[in-house]
Amino acid sequence: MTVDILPNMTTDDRHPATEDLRLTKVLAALADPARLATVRTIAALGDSPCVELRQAAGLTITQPTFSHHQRVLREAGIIRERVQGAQRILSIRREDLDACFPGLLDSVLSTPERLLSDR
Amino acid sequence: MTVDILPNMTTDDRHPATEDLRLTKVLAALADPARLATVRTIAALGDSPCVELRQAAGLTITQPTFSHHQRVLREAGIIRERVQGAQRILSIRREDLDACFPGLLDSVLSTPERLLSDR
DNA sequence: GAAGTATATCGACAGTCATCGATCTTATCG
DNA sequence: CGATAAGATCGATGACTGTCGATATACTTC
Repeated sequence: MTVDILPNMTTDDRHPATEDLRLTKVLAALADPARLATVRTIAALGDSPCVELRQAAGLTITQPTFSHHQRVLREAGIIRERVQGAQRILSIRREDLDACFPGLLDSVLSTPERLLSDR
Repeated sequence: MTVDILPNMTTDDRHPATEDLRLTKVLAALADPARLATVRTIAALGDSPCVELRQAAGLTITQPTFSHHQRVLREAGIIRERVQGAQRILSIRREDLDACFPGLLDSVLSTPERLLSDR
């Protein structure tokens, strides 16, 4: 008798399963300027390592702070991390987000930059 | 020489002008369960006074707390208040939101209830 | 294996936020 | 005018959050 083999790649104890995504958590994660900029930068550049993203997104925060934001985005189910050697490649969980909240990601990504700032 | 006459109804010092809406502020306002429920209830019932909304949304918060959330939603540009006798009628600024962030409101309103809770 | 690079974790701290009870304001209705 | 009803405002409080420096972990390269 064998144990379950999960077909869901994203359930690795660090990433929430698709069915566990929650709107309020996703919105809260996207509501921070640094995190929003990070997500939009991944969308613009494609999957990238943290080090590159932090710079490309024009963030003036330190590495531990970026690491914190990365964690919030991951735990909300917005980004996925995959290990590649010594670095983590971040990507957007686009299919999962589109499946749960159709139109939300597109809306957030297509908002012009001048409507972002504040706070 | 005359002074400017603003054609923008929403600029009454309590409601931000359409061009002053900001994505992070809107997302932050929607990220709270009580506020999200309020907005969705307005969408479901149509424009309604606070007293009715607080109950219809199934909120267990006190009146001052509701008043606080109402203020956050108003200052983010999500709802409009109009005075009618002794009460305030709340409505969603749908056209303004759709103009600034196409698809965002629809996405948030059409998310099934089971994907809301948490936190 | 030593040095360097990428990221995570920890503990502290300051600022923000949701919440409440008490009170004030304003309008309606006898 | 007095009573009631709808909201707003104030001040306090506890919880959460963004930020950092210091340190730990893990991989790579020499």
